[in-house]
Amino acid sequence: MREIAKKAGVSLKTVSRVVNNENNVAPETKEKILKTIDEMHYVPNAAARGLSRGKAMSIGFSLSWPVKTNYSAMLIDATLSVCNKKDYSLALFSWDWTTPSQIINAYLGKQIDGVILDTKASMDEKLINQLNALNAPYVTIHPNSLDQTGEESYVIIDNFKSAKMAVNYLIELGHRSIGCATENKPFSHQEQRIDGYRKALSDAGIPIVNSLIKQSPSDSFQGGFICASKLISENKDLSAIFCVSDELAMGVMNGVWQTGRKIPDDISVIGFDDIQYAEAFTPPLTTVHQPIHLIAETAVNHLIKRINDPTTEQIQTVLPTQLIVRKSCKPFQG
Amino acid sequence: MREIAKKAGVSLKTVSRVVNNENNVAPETKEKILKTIDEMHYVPNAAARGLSRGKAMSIGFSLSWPVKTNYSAMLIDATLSVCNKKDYSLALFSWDWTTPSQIINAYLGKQIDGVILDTKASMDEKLINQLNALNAPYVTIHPNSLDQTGEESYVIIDNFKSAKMAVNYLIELGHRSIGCATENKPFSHQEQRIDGYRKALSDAGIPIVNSLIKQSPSDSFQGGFICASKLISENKDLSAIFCVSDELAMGVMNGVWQTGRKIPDDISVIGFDDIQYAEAFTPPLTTVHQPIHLIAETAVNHLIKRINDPTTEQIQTVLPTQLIVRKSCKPFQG
DNA sequence: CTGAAAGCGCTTACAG
DNA sequence: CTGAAAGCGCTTACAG
Repeated sequence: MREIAKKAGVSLKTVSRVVNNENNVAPETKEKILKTIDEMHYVPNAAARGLSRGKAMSIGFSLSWPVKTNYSAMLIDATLSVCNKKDYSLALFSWDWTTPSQIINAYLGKQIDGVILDTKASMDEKLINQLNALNAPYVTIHPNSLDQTGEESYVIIDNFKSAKMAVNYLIELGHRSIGCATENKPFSHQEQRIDGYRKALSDAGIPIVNSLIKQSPSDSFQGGFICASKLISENKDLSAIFCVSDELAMGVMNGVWQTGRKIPDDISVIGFDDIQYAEAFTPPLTTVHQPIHLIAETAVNHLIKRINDPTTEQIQTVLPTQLIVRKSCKPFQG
Repeated sequence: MREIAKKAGVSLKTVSRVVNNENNVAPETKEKILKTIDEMHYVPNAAARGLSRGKAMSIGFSLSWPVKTNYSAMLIDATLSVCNKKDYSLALFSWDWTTPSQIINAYLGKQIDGVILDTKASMDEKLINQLNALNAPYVTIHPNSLDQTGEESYVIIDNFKSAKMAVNYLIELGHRSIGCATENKPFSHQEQRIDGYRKALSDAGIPIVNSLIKQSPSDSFQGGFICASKLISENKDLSAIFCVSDELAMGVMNGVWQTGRKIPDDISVIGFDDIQYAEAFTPPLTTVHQPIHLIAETAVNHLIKRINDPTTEQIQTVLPTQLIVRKSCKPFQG
C-alpha cells in the first residue's frame, strides 16, 4: 500500500513521516502526500506497525466479575472510553473463562502492552510474580488486600470509611437495630465494609449482635433474598439493613417485599457501589457511590504512562466515595 | 525468538510447523521442539503472524447502546465468550463515541477481519455501502428494519409476535384496560412491539384507545416513571401495563409505586428483553426473554465462517423468544 | 528536508 | 519429512 502511496513521487520514509505527523517535511510534499493518501483511502496496517514498533497499542483488562454484571459493564464502559481517546484498544479477559496464563501469553505475544487487574487477578500470586518477572506494566484496581500489594500501582477506594459513612447515616436517621447483609465472597473489600459497619455501631454505643449480620448463601440475587428473610425473622426490632453491595440490595429488597413489609416505611435499605440501575430500583436506592469512571480513568492513564516510560513512578491512589441519598431510607418511626 | 527456538537444531519453518500443529513433522523432532519452546516460554508474536497471514484474528462489534446498559453487557458477555473459544479477540466500538469511519479504518488497517453491527450501525447506509464496497464480512443484529436489509446476513427475533404473546398473556389474565409504555427511540423493533400490542387487543375484540399508549419523553428510567404517571392518571380502569423494554419497566414500576399502587395487586406490569436484573426487580418481572447468548453465538459463528470462506452463504436467522412468568402480573381482580 | 538499507517475527509458496 | 528464500507493511537508525 505504501508503495502505491509512493507513487506520489516520494520515498517510503517520507510518507511514513506524514502519516505519523513527524516534522521535517516540506509543506508542499506533505500536502501532496496527504492528498494521495486520501484518494487511495490508505490506512496504515496496524499489524505491521505493531511489529516494527514493538508495541501493540492495546491494553488488557482482567475482569473479576462477569461482564454482564452492571458493575463490570460500567468499568468496561469507562475503560473503553479512555482507551479510545488515547488510541489504544482494549482486550477483555473475563476471569470466568480465561486463565492467568492467557494474560501472560497475550503480553508475551505482544497482543497487549500492559494490563489492568481487577480484584481476583490481583490475588493470583503466580500471575503477579510472572508479570513482575517480565517487567510487564500493570495496575491493579481494588486489590484484595493492601497488605499484599508491594510497591505496585493500584487504584482503590476506602471501603472501611465508606461503609461507616453509610451506617452512620442510618444511625442519624434514628435506627438502632440495623442489619448487615454480606456477600458470600471472601474478599477483603467486603470485610472492610463489615468492619465499617461494626465501627459505626460501636462509635454510637450500639451493641453489635450476631443475628444482625447475615452472609449470603449464594452468588445471585437469591442470596440477598434469603439474607433479608433471616434478618427479619430473627430480629423483631429490625428497622434498617446495610447491604455490602447494590446487587445484594436488590435481593434484599425483594426479600423484604416478600414478607409484606414496605421500603422505606417499615425497613430502610442502603446499598454500596451505586451501580447504574440503583436509581431505578423500587424505591430508588440510597447508596454509596464509587467513582467508577474516575477509577478507570486513573488506572488507564497511569498504565499508558508506564508503558511509554517504564521509569514512571508507581501510584497508590485512594479515590473518594460519596453518599447518594435517594428514597430507600427514612427516619426511624419508633 | 524463533531464531532462538531454532537452536533446537532445526529450521525456522519446522518450528513454525509444530507451533501451528501442521502435519509432516517427525515425532521426535516435534517433541524436541515442543520441549525447547516450553523451556524458553516462547509465545508467537501476534503482530507478525497477523502481518504475514493477512488476518487479524479479531472481530469488531459495534454496539448500539451504552456499554453500561445491561442489555449491551449481556451481548458483550456472550460475544466475548464465543470469540474466546474460537481464538478471536473482540474489539468494541460504542456507537456513542466512535464514528463509522473508525470501523472502516479498523477493517482497512487490518485490526479486525469483520464486524458485527447492532441496530444503529445497521441503519447507517454509508457504513453499509462502504462495507459492501470493500467486500468486508459483517453480520447485523436486530437490524432496524428488514426492508432495509438486502441479502446480507442478520440475526433477529420476531418482535411483533413476541409482543403479541406478552399482551395475550395479560388478556388471558382477564385484563382489559392495558397500557403500553414505549421508548422514545425511533427504532422499528419498537414499532413492531407496539403493533403486536395492538394486534393482541384487536384480536381479543378490545378497542385500542390512544390514552393507553404513552411514549417515554426521555432515555432514562425517568421516562418510564412519567409514562406510568400519565397512564394511571388518564385511565381510571388501568389494571396492567405492557412495557416495550425491561429498562422502561423499571421506571414504570417506580412510577406505579410512587402513586401508592402495588404491583401486581393493583397493576400488573410486563416487560420485554429479560435483562439480567429482571428477576431481581421488586417484584421479579414477568417478561419476554430474548435469547441473547444464542443471538451472539449465531452471529459470531457465522461471521467467522464468512471471514474464512467468503463464499459462505448469507444467513437470515429469526430466533425464538419465550414468555418468562415471574411475579409482576396477576389475574384481574374485577 | 529526504532517502536507501535493514529488520521487526512470522508465513507462504516452492524445492528437495 | 525438512529447509532456503522472499515477503507481509511498516519503522528505526543512519546518511546525506
